[in-house]
Amino acid sequence: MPSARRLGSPDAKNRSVLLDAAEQLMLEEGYAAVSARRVAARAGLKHQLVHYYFRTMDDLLLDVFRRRAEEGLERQAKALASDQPLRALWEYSTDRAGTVLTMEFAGLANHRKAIRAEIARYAEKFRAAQLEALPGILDRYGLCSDDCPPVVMTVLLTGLSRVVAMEQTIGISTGHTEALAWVERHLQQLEGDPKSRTDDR
Amino acid sequence: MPSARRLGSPDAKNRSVLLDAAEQLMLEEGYAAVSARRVAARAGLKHQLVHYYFRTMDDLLLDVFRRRAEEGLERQAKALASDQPLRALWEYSTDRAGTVLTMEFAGLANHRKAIRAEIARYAEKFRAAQLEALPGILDRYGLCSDDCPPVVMTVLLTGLSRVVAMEQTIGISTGHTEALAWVERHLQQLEGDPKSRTDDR
DNA sequence: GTCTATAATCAGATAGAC
DNA sequence: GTCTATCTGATTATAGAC
Repeated sequence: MPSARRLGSPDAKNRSVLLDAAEQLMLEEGYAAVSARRVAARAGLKHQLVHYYFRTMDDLLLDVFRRRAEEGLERQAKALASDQPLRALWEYSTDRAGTVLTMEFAGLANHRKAIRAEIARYAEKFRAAQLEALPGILDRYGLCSDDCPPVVMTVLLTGLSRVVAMEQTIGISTGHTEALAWVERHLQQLEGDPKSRTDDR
Repeated sequence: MPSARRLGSPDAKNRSVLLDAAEQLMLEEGYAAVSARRVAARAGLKHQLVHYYFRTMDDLLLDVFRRRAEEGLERQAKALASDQPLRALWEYSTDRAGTVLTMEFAGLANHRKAIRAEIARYAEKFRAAQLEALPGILDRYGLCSDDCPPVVMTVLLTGLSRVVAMEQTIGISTGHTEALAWVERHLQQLEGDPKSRTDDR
């Protein structure tokens, strides 16, 4: 077992520079473009440093994912705890960059087992957090919702935000404005007009 | 311009054998696994034949996509013309292999312009066909649907089927049975129990 | 921490014989 | 149509000098 090899410390500056470069590359050109050489080039570093900080490329990809996911969990929690929770959750869910990255990782998961498990783990975390908060919120709005329980709503709106984000990046547009307006109508009805700009990123 | 090179005829047997192999590979291991060598190996042929029948790998990928898309358009048209059109459309939309391939191509489209345009073109075709048929169908069922117009329904259900298919392949399951049951409840209410097995593929 | 150098694979694509 | 052979370039990863 060759794990005696050296590894850079987790809080080194260049480490996060490489993570940034990998994430950006993934966003713009897809996971297939994330090679050690291209990541390093974008970060202005030598490609060997990638292997110094991350033993394998899978390790790098996993760290990019985890960093995003942890930040996302916090953002989602803050949204759910805000005074317009549904609107805030929707705004978070429709974040373009976040959704595109999620889809890219989902594609990656199709053929890399190590990554698949981690993605599934976090995805369930996201959904569980939503399901813990939603019933209380909907109750407060007087939605007993026998027809469409919270868990269905969650899956439905996840799908909607994903498909719109995905289609936007490809160049498909039919029905998007109508679908977004439909959501907005319901948000408006439940929580009124948007009160604050929650773009604190 | 070196386009003087030879190319195999479009209806040769080995050509479709290669298309089959590429599609299968894409389904099982993702588009990144579709290399000339791996496709050929799976087809029991030499990798040079890939370049004989398809000048470039993009050409191969595009042909895989077009073949699937054309078949899909026919299947969707047949579904929309059946006596339980909504149920048939839903069954078609939730076809696991079809959805996974669609997502794989969508990922591919993120970083290959030539493929992106073709995918967008076909996606709009699919949606347009749905939008031509849906209003009549919903009218017949007495759904004036001021709240949720057909185009919104289309986008919403596309998103739902995609997210469920994607999450199933990764191993996420929370909310799936509930969401599918929710759709089934509405289908049941509008079109009653499933009449025929429409699995003629 | 960062470098040079290198090993071992795999990729796409073409030329030309048969 | 299918083959052998080959060119060219990219990839991951490691060893070891500085």
